[in-house]
Amino acid sequence: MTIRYEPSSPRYFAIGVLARQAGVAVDTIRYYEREGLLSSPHRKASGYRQYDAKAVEQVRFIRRAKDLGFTLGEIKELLALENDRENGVQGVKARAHERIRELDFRIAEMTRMRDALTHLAEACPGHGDPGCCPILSALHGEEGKEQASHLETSSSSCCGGSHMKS
Amino acid sequence: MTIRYEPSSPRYFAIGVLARQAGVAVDTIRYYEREGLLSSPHRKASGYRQYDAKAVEQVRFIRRAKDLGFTLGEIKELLALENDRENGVQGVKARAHERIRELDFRIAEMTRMRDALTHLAEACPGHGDPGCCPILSALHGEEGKEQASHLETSSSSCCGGSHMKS
DNA sequence: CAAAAGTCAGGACTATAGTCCAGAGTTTTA
DNA sequence: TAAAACTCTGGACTATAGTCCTGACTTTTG
Repeated sequence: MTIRYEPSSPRYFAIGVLARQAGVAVDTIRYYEREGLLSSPHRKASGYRQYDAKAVEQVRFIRRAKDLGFTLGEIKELLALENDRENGVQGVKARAHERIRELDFRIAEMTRMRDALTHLAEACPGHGDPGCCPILSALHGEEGKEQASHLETSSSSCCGGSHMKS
Repeated sequence: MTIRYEPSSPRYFAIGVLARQAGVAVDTIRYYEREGLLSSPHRKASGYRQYDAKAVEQVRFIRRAKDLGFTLGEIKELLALENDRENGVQGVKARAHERIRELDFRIAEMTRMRDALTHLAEACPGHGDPGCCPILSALHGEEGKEQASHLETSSSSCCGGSHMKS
Protein backbone atom coordinates (compact mmCIF):
# COMPACT_ATOMS: atom_id res chain seq x y z
CA MET A 1 0.00 0.00 0.00
CA THR A 2 2.90 2.31 0.39
CA ILE A 3 3.04 4.35 -2.75
CA ARG A 4 6.50 4.17 -4.14
CA TYR A 5 7.78 7.16 -5.98
CA GLU A 6 10.18 4.84 -7.71
CA PRO A 7 13.21 6.30 -5.99
CA SER A 8 15.55 4.39 -8.27
CA SER A 9 13.10 4.13 -11.14
CA PRO A 10 12.80 0.69 -12.73
CA ARG A 11 15.57 0.50 -15.29
CA TYR A 12 13.43 -1.09 -17.96
CA PHE A 13 9.97 -0.50 -19.27
CA ALA A 14 7.77 -1.77 -22.05
CA ILE A 15 7.09 -0.35 -25.48
CA GLY A 16 3.84 1.29 -24.45
CA VAL A 17 5.58 3.34 -21.80
CA LEU A 18 8.27 4.39 -24.23
CA ALA A 19 5.61 5.38 -26.72
CA ARG A 20 3.81 7.52 -24.15
CA GLN A 21 7.02 9.07 -22.88
CA ALA A 22 8.17 9.96 -26.35
CA GLY A 23 4.76 10.99 -27.59
CA VAL A 24 4.45 8.54 -30.46
CA ALA A 25 2.43 5.42 -31.21
CA VAL A 26 3.63 1.99 -30.27
CA ASP A 27 3.55 1.03 -33.92
CA THR A 28 5.83 3.91 -34.74
CA ILE A 29 8.45 2.60 -32.34
CA ARG A 30 8.33 -0.81 -33.94
CA TYR A 31 8.44 0.82 -37.34
CA TYR A 32 11.55 2.80 -36.42
CA GLU A 33 13.15 -0.38 -35.21
CA ARG A 34 12.35 -2.17 -38.47
CA GLU A 35 13.77 0.75 -40.41
CA GLY A 36 16.97 0.68 -38.44
CA LEU A 37 16.54 4.01 -36.70
CA LEU A 38 16.25 2.39 -33.32
CA SER A 39 18.49 -0.50 -32.41
CA SER A 40 16.76 -3.68 -31.34
CA PRO A 41 16.18 -3.42 -27.63
CA HIS A 42 16.76 -6.05 -25.05
CA ARG A 43 13.95 -8.61 -24.87
CA LYS A 44 12.67 -10.48 -21.93
CA ALA A 45 12.05 -14.21 -22.16
CA SER A 46 8.53 -13.61 -23.38
CA GLY A 47 9.81 -11.60 -26.32
CA TYR A 48 8.59 -8.31 -24.91
CA ARG A 49 10.83 -5.39 -25.72
CA GLN A 50 12.59 -3.71 -22.81
CA TYR A 51 13.57 -0.07 -23.05
CA ASP A 52 15.38 2.40 -20.84
CA ALA A 53 15.58 6.18 -20.56
CA LYS A 54 18.04 6.41 -23.42
CA ALA A 55 15.43 5.06 -25.78
CA VAL A 56 13.09 7.90 -24.88
CA GLU A 57 15.75 10.40 -25.86
CA GLN A 58 16.41 8.57 -29.08
CA VAL A 59 12.79 8.60 -30.13
CA ARG A 60 12.41 12.23 -29.16
CA PHE A 61 15.44 13.08 -31.20
CA ILE A 62 14.01 11.33 -34.23
CA ARG A 63 10.75 13.19 -33.77
CA ARG A 64 12.38 16.58 -33.48
CA ALA A 65 14.53 16.00 -36.50
CA LYS A 66 11.56 14.74 -38.48
CA ASP A 67 9.51 17.79 -37.52
CA LEU A 68 12.33 19.93 -38.82
CA GLY A 69 11.86 18.42 -42.23
CA PHE A 70 14.48 15.71 -42.22
CA THR A 71 13.49 12.43 -43.78
CA LEU A 72 13.97 9.24 -41.83
CA GLY A 73 16.84 8.48 -44.16
CA GLU A 74 18.57 11.70 -43.23
CA ILE A 75 17.92 11.08 -39.57
CA LYS A 76 19.52 7.70 -39.95
CA GLU A 77 22.56 9.54 -41.28
CA LEU A 78 22.53 11.80 -38.27
CA LEU A 79 22.31 8.83 -35.96
CA ALA A 80 25.06 7.17 -37.91
CA LEU A 81 27.40 9.76 -36.41
CA GLU A 82 27.22 7.68 -33.31
CA ASN A 83 28.18 4.53 -35.12
CA ASP A 84 31.08 6.25 -36.78
CA ARG A 85 32.59 6.80 -33.41
CA GLU A 86 33.72 3.20 -33.60
CA ASN A 87 35.26 3.83 -37.01
CA GLY A 88 37.29 6.66 -35.61
CA VAL A 89 36.66 10.27 -34.99
CA GLN A 90 37.60 11.38 -38.51
CA GLY A 91 34.36 10.22 -40.04
CA VAL A 92 32.37 11.92 -37.35
CA LYS A 93 33.91 15.26 -38.14
CA ALA A 94 33.29 14.96 -41.85
CA ARG A 95 29.70 13.90 -41.47
CA ALA A 96 29.03 16.50 -38.86
CA HIS A 97 30.37 19.20 -41.16
CA GLU A 98 28.16 18.00 -43.99
CA ARG A 99 25.16 18.20 -41.70
CA ILE A 100 26.16 21.62 -40.48
CA ARG A 101 26.41 22.96 -44.00
CA GLU A 102 22.99 21.62 -44.79
CA LEU A 103 21.51 23.09 -41.66
CA ASP A 104 23.12 26.44 -42.38
CA PHE A 105 21.57 26.43 -45.81
CA ARG A 106 18.14 25.63 -44.49
CA ILE A 107 18.39 28.19 -41.76
CA ALA A 108 19.40 30.84 -44.25
CA GLU A 109 16.55 30.02 -46.59
CA MET A 110 14.04 30.02 -43.78
CA THR A 111 15.35 33.28 -42.47
CA ARG A 112 14.97 34.86 -45.89
CA MET A 113 11.45 33.62 -46.09
CA ARG A 114 10.62 34.83 -42.62
CA ASP A 115 12.13 38.26 -43.29
CA ALA A 116 10.12 38.57 -46.47
CA LEU A 117 6.97 37.68 -44.60
CA THR A 118 7.81 40.09 -41.83
CA HIS A 119 8.12 42.81 -44.41
CA LEU A 120 4.80 41.80 -45.82
CA ALA A 121 3.14 41.97 -42.43
CA GLU A 122 4.69 45.31 -41.58
CA ALA A 123 3.99 46.84 -44.93
CA CYS A 124 0.28 46.18 -45.09
CA PRO A 125 -0.92 48.02 -42.03
CA GLY A 126 -4.25 46.26 -41.81
CA HIS A 127 -6.11 49.07 -43.47
CA GLY A 128 -6.00 51.01 -46.68
CA ASP A 129 -6.00 49.88 -50.23
CA PRO A 130 -5.66 46.15 -50.60
CA GLY A 131 -3.35 45.36 -53.42
CA CYS A 132 -0.94 47.96 -52.22
CA CYS A 133 1.91 45.73 -51.20
CA PRO A 134 4.39 44.65 -53.85
CA ILE A 135 5.51 41.68 -51.81
CA LEU A 136 1.98 40.40 -51.66
CA SER A 137 1.80 40.73 -55.39
CA ALA A 138 5.19 39.15 -55.71
CA LEU A 139 4.06 36.13 -53.79
CA HIS A 140 1.87 34.97 -56.58
CA GLY A 141 3.55 36.86 -59.40
CA GLU A 142 1.35 39.79 -60.23
CA GLU A 143 1.51 41.89 -63.38
CA GLY A 144 3.77 44.67 -62.32
CA LYS A 145 6.30 47.19 -63.46
CA GLU A 146 9.26 45.42 -61.94
CA GLN A 147 9.94 41.72 -61.97
CA ALA A 148 8.29 40.42 -58.86
CA SER A 149 10.71 39.80 -56.04
CA HIS A 150 8.63 36.82 -54.98
CA LEU A 151 9.57 36.40 -51.37
CA GLU A 152 13.22 35.90 -52.15
CA THR A 153 14.75 39.34 -52.12
CA SER A 154 14.17 40.12 -48.53
CA SER A 155 14.58 43.86 -48.69
CA SER A 156 13.14 45.30 -51.85
CA SER A 157 11.90 48.85 -51.83
CA CYS A 158 8.71 47.74 -50.22
CA CYS A 159 5.52 49.20 -48.88
CA GLY A 160 7.54 50.78 -46.12
CA GLY A 161 8.67 53.44 -48.56
CA SER A 162 6.53 55.22 -51.12
CA HIS A 163 4.10 53.18 -53.07
CA MET A 164 0.91 54.12 -54.77
CA LYS A 165 -1.19 52.75 -57.53
CA SER A 166 0.24 54.10 -60.80
CA MET B 1 16.54 33.13 -91.09
CA THR B 2 17.19 36.12 -88.95
CA ILE B 3 17.68 34.75 -85.47
CA ARG B 4 15.43 36.61 -83.14
CA TYR B 5 16.62 37.06 -79.64
CA GLU B 6 13.03 37.43 -78.65
CA PRO B 7 13.36 41.10 -77.79
CA SER B 8 9.92 41.11 -76.26
CA SER B 9 9.94 37.42 -75.38
CA PRO B 10 6.79 35.50 -76.34
CA ARG B 11 4.36 36.12 -73.53
CA TYR B 12 3.20 32.52 -73.38
CA PHE B 13 4.89 29.17 -73.45
CA ALA B 14 3.93 25.54 -73.02
CA ILE B 15 4.08 23.30 -70.01
CA GLY B 16 7.35 21.71 -71.02
CA VAL B 17 9.09 25.06 -71.07
CA LEU B 18 7.68 25.94 -67.69
CA ALA B 19 8.84 22.60 -66.35
CA ARG B 20 12.36 23.16 -67.61
CA GLN B 21 12.47 26.74 -66.38
CA ALA B 22 11.29 25.78 -62.94
CA GLY B 23 13.31 22.59 -62.75
CA VAL B 24 10.46 20.16 -62.24
CA ALA B 25 8.73 17.48 -64.29
CA VAL B 26 5.80 18.26 -66.53
CA ASP B 27 3.71 15.85 -64.50
CA THR B 28 4.55 17.74 -61.37
CA ILE B 29 3.11 20.94 -62.85
CA ARG B 30 -0.10 19.19 -63.75
CA TYR B 31 -0.16 17.62 -60.31
CA TYR B 32 0.21 21.00 -58.63
CA GLU B 33 -2.61 22.30 -60.76
CA ARG B 34 -4.86 19.38 -59.78
CA GLU B 35 -4.00 19.98 -56.12
CA GLY B 36 -4.89 23.63 -56.38
CA LEU B 37 -1.39 24.98 -55.82
CA LEU B 38 -1.26 26.42 -59.29
CA SER B 39 -4.29 28.09 -60.77
CA SER B 40 -5.52 26.70 -64.06
CA PRO B 41 -3.62 28.48 -66.78
CA HIS B 42 -5.01 29.91 -69.96
CA ARG B 43 -5.53 27.30 -72.64
CA LYS B 44 -5.27 27.63 -76.35
CA ALA B 45 -7.96 26.25 -78.62
CA SER B 46 -6.23 22.89 -78.71
CA GLY B 47 -6.40 22.58 -74.97
CA TYR B 48 -2.67 23.16 -74.51
CA ARG B 49 -1.80 25.03 -71.33
CA GLN B 50 -0.25 28.46 -71.76
CA TYR B 51 2.05 29.83 -69.09
CA ASP B 52 3.90 33.06 -68.55
CA ALA B 53 6.87 34.18 -66.47
CA LYS B 54 4.74 34.47 -63.35
CA ALA B 55 4.08 30.76 -63.45
CA VAL B 56 7.80 30.06 -63.34
CA GLU B 57 8.08 32.08 -60.16
CA GLN B 58 5.10 30.33 -58.66
CA VAL B 59 6.51 26.89 -59.28
CA ARG B 60 9.91 27.91 -58.00
CA PHE B 61 8.32 29.27 -54.90
CA ILE B 62 6.50 26.01 -54.29
CA ARG B 63 9.73 24.11 -54.76
CA ARG B 64 11.69 26.28 -52.39
CA ALA B 65 9.04 26.06 -49.73
CA LYS B 66 8.78 22.32 -50.18
CA ASP B 67 12.54 21.91 -49.89
CA LEU B 68 12.34 23.82 -46.62
CA GLY B 69 10.09 21.14 -45.27
CA PHE B 70 6.67 22.61 -45.84
CA THR B 71 4.01 20.23 -47.00
CA LEU B 72 2.01 21.06 -50.09
CA GLY B 73 -0.88 21.78 -47.77
CA GLU B 74 1.15 24.34 -45.89
CA ILE B 75 2.36 25.86 -49.12
CA LYS B 76 -1.22 26.19 -50.21
CA GLU B 77 -1.77 28.17 -47.02
CA LEU B 78 1.18 30.37 -47.86
CA LEU B 79 -0.16 30.95 -51.33
CA ALA B 80 -3.56 31.66 -49.86
CA LEU B 81 -2.09 34.90 -48.57
CA GLU B 82 -2.48 36.13 -52.09
CA ASN B 83 -6.14 35.17 -52.20
CA ASP B 84 -6.79 36.85 -48.89
CA ARG B 85 -5.86 40.11 -50.45
CA GLU B 86 -9.34 40.17 -51.87
CA ASN B 87 -10.83 39.50 -48.45
CA GLY B 88 -9.03 42.48 -47.02
CA VAL B 89 -5.66 43.07 -45.60
CA GLN B 90 -6.55 41.88 -42.11
CA GLY B 91 -6.44 38.23 -43.00
CA VAL B 92 -3.15 38.66 -44.74
CA LYS B 93 -1.54 40.05 -41.62
CA ALA B 94 -2.86 37.33 -39.39
CA ARG B 95 -1.78 34.55 -41.68
CA ALA B 96 1.58 36.09 -42.27
CA HIS B 97 2.16 36.33 -38.53
CA GLU B 98 1.23 32.70 -38.04
CA ARG B 99 3.71 31.71 -40.70
CA ILE B 100 6.37 33.92 -39.20
CA ARG B 101 5.96 32.34 -35.80
CA GLU B 102 6.25 28.93 -37.32
CA LEU B 103 9.34 29.88 -39.27
CA ASP B 104 10.90 31.41 -36.17
CA PHE B 105 10.36 28.19 -34.32
CA ARG B 106 11.89 26.10 -37.04
CA ILE B 107 14.83 28.42 -37.40
CA ALA B 108 15.47 28.30 -33.67
CA GLU B 109 15.30 24.52 -33.58
CA MET B 110 17.59 24.17 -36.56
CA THR B 111 20.02 26.62 -35.10
CA ARG B 112 20.14 24.67 -31.88
CA MET B 113 20.79 21.53 -33.79
CA ARG B 114 23.48 23.14 -35.87
CA ASP B 115 25.18 24.61 -32.82
CA ALA B 116 25.19 21.26 -31.15
CA LEU B 117 26.73 19.68 -34.20
CA THR B 118 29.30 22.44 -34.44
CA HIS B 119 30.27 21.71 -30.88
CA LEU B 120 30.53 18.08 -31.75
CA ALA B 121 32.78 18.77 -34.69
CA GLU B 122 34.98 21.16 -32.73
CA ALA B 123 35.19 18.97 -29.69
CA CYS B 124 36.40 15.82 -31.36
CA PRO B 125 39.63 17.05 -32.90
CA GLY B 126 40.02 14.17 -35.33
CA HIS B 127 42.43 12.38 -33.09
CA GLY B 128 42.60 11.03 -29.60
CA ASP B 129 40.29 8.75 -27.75
CA PRO B 130 37.08 8.04 -29.59
CA GLY B 131 34.24 8.10 -27.19
CA CYS B 132 35.57 11.23 -25.63
CA CYS B 133 32.82 13.60 -26.62
CA PRO B 134 29.74 13.76 -24.46
CA ILE B 135 27.64 15.21 -27.25
CA LEU B 136 28.44 12.26 -29.42
CA SER B 137 27.37 10.00 -26.62
CA ALA B 138 24.35 12.14 -26.01
CA LEU B 139 23.29 11.78 -29.58
CA HIS B 140 22.39 8.19 -29.12
CA GLY B 141 21.92 8.27 -25.37
CA GLU B 142 24.97 6.63 -23.87
CA GLU B 143 25.30 5.43 -20.29
CA GLY B 144 26.70 8.48 -18.60
CA LYS B 145 27.01 10.39 -15.40
CA GLU B 146 24.72 13.24 -16.39
CA GLN B 147 21.46 13.02 -18.28
CA ALA B 148 22.48 13.17 -21.87
CA SER B 149 22.02 16.59 -23.37
CA HIS B 150 21.08 14.94 -26.62
CA LEU B 151 21.68 17.67 -29.14
CA GLU B 152 19.23 20.00 -27.54
CA THR B 153 21.14 21.95 -24.96
CA SER B 154 23.37 23.84 -27.30
CA SER B 155 26.01 24.87 -24.82
CA SER B 156 26.54 22.21 -22.22
CA SER B 157 29.92 21.93 -20.60
CA CYS B 158 31.22 20.11 -23.58
CA CYS B 159 34.46 18.71 -24.91
CA GLY B 160 35.74 22.24 -25.23
CA GLY B 161 36.28 22.33 -21.50
CA SER B 162 37.62 19.53 -19.36
CA HIS B 163 36.45 16.05 -20.08
CA MET B 164 38.04 12.74 -19.38
CA LYS B 165 36.87 9.22 -19.01
CA SER B 166 35.75 8.78 -15.43
C1' DC C 1 -7.32 -16.67 -10.73
C1' DA C 2 -9.81 -14.71 -14.31
C1' DA C 3 -10.65 -10.69 -16.94
C1' DA C 4 -8.54 -6.64 -18.75
C1' DA C 5 -4.79 -4.53 -20.65
C1' DG C 6 -0.66 -4.87 -23.02
C1' DT C 7 2.46 -7.01 -26.49
C1' DC C 8 3.90 -9.99 -30.35
C1' DA C 9 4.65 -10.73 -35.66
C1' DG C 10 3.12 -10.12 -40.07
C1' DG C 11 0.58 -8.11 -43.37
C1' DA C 12 -2.93 -4.89 -45.20
C1' DC C 13 -4.07 -0.19 -45.53
C1' DT C 14 -3.60 5.16 -45.63
C1' DA C 15 -1.94 9.91 -47.04
C1' DT C 16 1.40 12.62 -49.33
C1' DA C 17 3.89 13.77 -53.27
C1' DG C 18 4.67 12.67 -57.03
C1' DT C 19 5.92 9.44 -61.47
C1' DC C 20 4.77 6.71 -65.29
C1' DC C 21 2.05 4.79 -68.68
C1' DA C 22 -1.56 4.58 -72.83
C1' DG C 23 -3.76 6.19 -76.58
C1' DA C 24 -5.17 10.23 -78.95
C1' DG C 25 -4.53 14.78 -80.65
C1' DT C 26 -1.23 19.01 -81.70
C1' DT C 27 2.96 21.56 -82.98
C1' DT C 28 7.40 21.83 -84.63
C1' DT C 29 10.94 20.99 -87.85
C1' DA C 30 13.63 18.96 -91.48
C1' DT D 1 4.08 17.29 -95.51
C1' DA D 2 5.49 13.64 -92.81
C1' DA D 3 8.13 12.34 -88.90
C1' DA D 4 9.51 13.79 -84.43
C1' DA D 5 8.50 16.03 -80.43
C1' DC D 6 5.16 17.67 -77.52
C1' DT D 7 0.73 17.80 -74.97
C1' DC D 8 -3.79 16.02 -73.52
C1' DT D 9 -6.72 13.10 -69.96
C1' DG D 10 -7.21 9.45 -66.92
C1' DG D 11 -5.63 5.99 -64.34
C1' DA D 12 -2.06 2.93 -62.45
C1' DC D 13 2.05 2.83 -59.88
C1' DT D 14 5.99 4.25 -56.51
C1' DA D 15 8.36 5.69 -52.05
C1' DT D 16 7.96 7.52 -47.57
C1' DA D 17 6.13 7.37 -43.10
C1' DG D 18 3.45 5.57 -40.79
C1' DT D 19 -1.42 3.26 -39.01
C1' DC D 20 -4.51 -0.48 -38.34
C1' DC D 21 -5.81 -5.29 -38.00
C1' DT D 22 -5.67 -10.15 -36.71
C1' DG D 23 -5.05 -13.91 -33.70
C1' DA D 24 -2.06 -15.56 -30.27
C1' DC D 25 0.52 -14.88 -26.16
C1' DT D 26 1.96 -12.25 -21.62
C1' DT D 27 1.40 -9.25 -17.80
C1' DT D 28 -1.25 -6.68 -14.68
C1' DT D 29 -4.95 -5.94 -11.59
C1' DG D 30 -9.30 -6.41 -9.07
